[in-house]
Amino acid sequence: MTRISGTFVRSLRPARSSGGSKRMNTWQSIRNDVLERIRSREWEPGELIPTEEQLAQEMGCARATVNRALRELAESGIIERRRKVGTRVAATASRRTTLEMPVIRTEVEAMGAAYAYLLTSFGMAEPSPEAARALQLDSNQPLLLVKAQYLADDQPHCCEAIWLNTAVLPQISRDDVTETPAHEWLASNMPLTHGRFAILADGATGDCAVNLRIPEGTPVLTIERTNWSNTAAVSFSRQFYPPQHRLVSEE
Amino acid sequence: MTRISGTFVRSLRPARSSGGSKRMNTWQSIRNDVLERIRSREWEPGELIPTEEQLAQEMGCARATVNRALRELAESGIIERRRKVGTRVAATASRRTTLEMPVIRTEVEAMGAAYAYLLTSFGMAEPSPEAARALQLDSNQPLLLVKAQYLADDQPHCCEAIWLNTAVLPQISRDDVTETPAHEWLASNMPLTHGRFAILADGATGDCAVNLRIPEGTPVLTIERTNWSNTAAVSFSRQFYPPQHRLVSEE
DNA sequence: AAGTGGTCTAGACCACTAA
DNA sequence: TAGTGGTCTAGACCACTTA
Repeated sequence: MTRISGTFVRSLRPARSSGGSKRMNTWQSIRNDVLERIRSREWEPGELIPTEEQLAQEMGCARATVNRALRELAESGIIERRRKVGTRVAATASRRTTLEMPVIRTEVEAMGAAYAYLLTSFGMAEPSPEAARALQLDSNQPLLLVKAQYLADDQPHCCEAIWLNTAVLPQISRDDVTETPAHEWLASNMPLTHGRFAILADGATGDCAVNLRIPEGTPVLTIERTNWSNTAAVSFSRQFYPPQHRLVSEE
Repeated sequence: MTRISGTFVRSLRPARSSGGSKRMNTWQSIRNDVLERIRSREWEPGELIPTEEQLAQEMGCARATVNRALRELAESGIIERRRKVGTRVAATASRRTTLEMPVIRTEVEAMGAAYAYLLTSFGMAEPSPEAARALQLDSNQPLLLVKAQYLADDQPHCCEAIWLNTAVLPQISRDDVTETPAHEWLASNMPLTHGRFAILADGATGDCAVNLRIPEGTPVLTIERTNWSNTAAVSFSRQFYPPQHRLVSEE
């Protein structure tokens, strides 16, 4: 490295206008290069690929840039990385995708419809077996059960049931969930550290069928959500959407 | 900065064993710090937070570290970033979660069940309206329609229909999809650049009900997938899962 | 003990965009 | 045109894991 009057002259980024054949080394280009080598089976599933150091040298860029590219691929589940061992092409073509879980108010308003939230039930109740299992609590310890529905232009858009573990929560009153969903109250009153989603198809039953104004047994898209605050189970909820509702992800 | 015998002595990482009160500045700790300030409403939804430069100075770390922390938060949808403008707390509490979309073989074998793939139909057909719309093609241009089902211990686990745009695909024969799913053939024969998932609940109909051995109208979890290779529409598929099947994501 | 990925730093330039 | 995020670099140290 050459030093001039107290500062560095580092190897400059390749000039774009110099008409040369130097190629850009963005992390995206490196990611694409790696992806193409995987697709073409130059590197096969389960196989170790070169180390970051080797790739950086080969591609003429910094190791950090290779790291950035490979990190993205690892987050997509395309490669698997372990210290000391190296980086492998994932053995199975499993893929991850990111799903938008919107707040229902936003979702409804994005449709250009009038949003309304309606509390339909509030009180202590023994948890359902699913709720107890999800929260890892005894099924005879009563929890706060809040039921509500969401309307879009007065048509049922979604209904939900949420069990709240009052043992670990600040005082919550009916007023707190009369105007705004329990999830919003939770988000600003508990530091939620992690959670779990499950998505399934189920037939509408009981309150769900009534609130959504659909016959019993109609397919409903069901989203279960469990929230934790460190080691404390905080809440378990089920939201039900009538047919035609889609969860969408681009990638 | 002090220079000694041709090299730098930079400000060293805080020593852990020096008994001092210096705290570590990992990107995770900065992310958590920012998260806590958002949760506590120190920074409210819609509000601009300090610039990377300011945060780096305040927290005593490099801007790149702040950038890494904020990038993660932006990817989760918690904050929104725009050049020249700055970083805002997301106005809506919308959340993103990453979903595992496993290859079915892996999924079945993880259950400890015997996996089997069965081709049930192969031939040119006019696309359904949904398929034509998803692929942005004329509905009178015939596409290759491949139907298949997956078994776990000889019980139906999932069935699928996939439309392939032969106009942009290499030659594909029945043999290519007799033993292995069309998706696997696609993955190694086309450079897929982007795609789209939709998840919904629907009632089983026709072939789907027959193949899954369930009554018509039974709720089935439906996963639609559209694949693109640059600007070319490549495939549209629908996979159907019987009730009780769950898509799960941890976060 | 040694190899590999994970991360931090200081500095630089670039890209986008509101004013 | 100026301000902010996006990225690249060279170097360093750390963390985890296998040998």
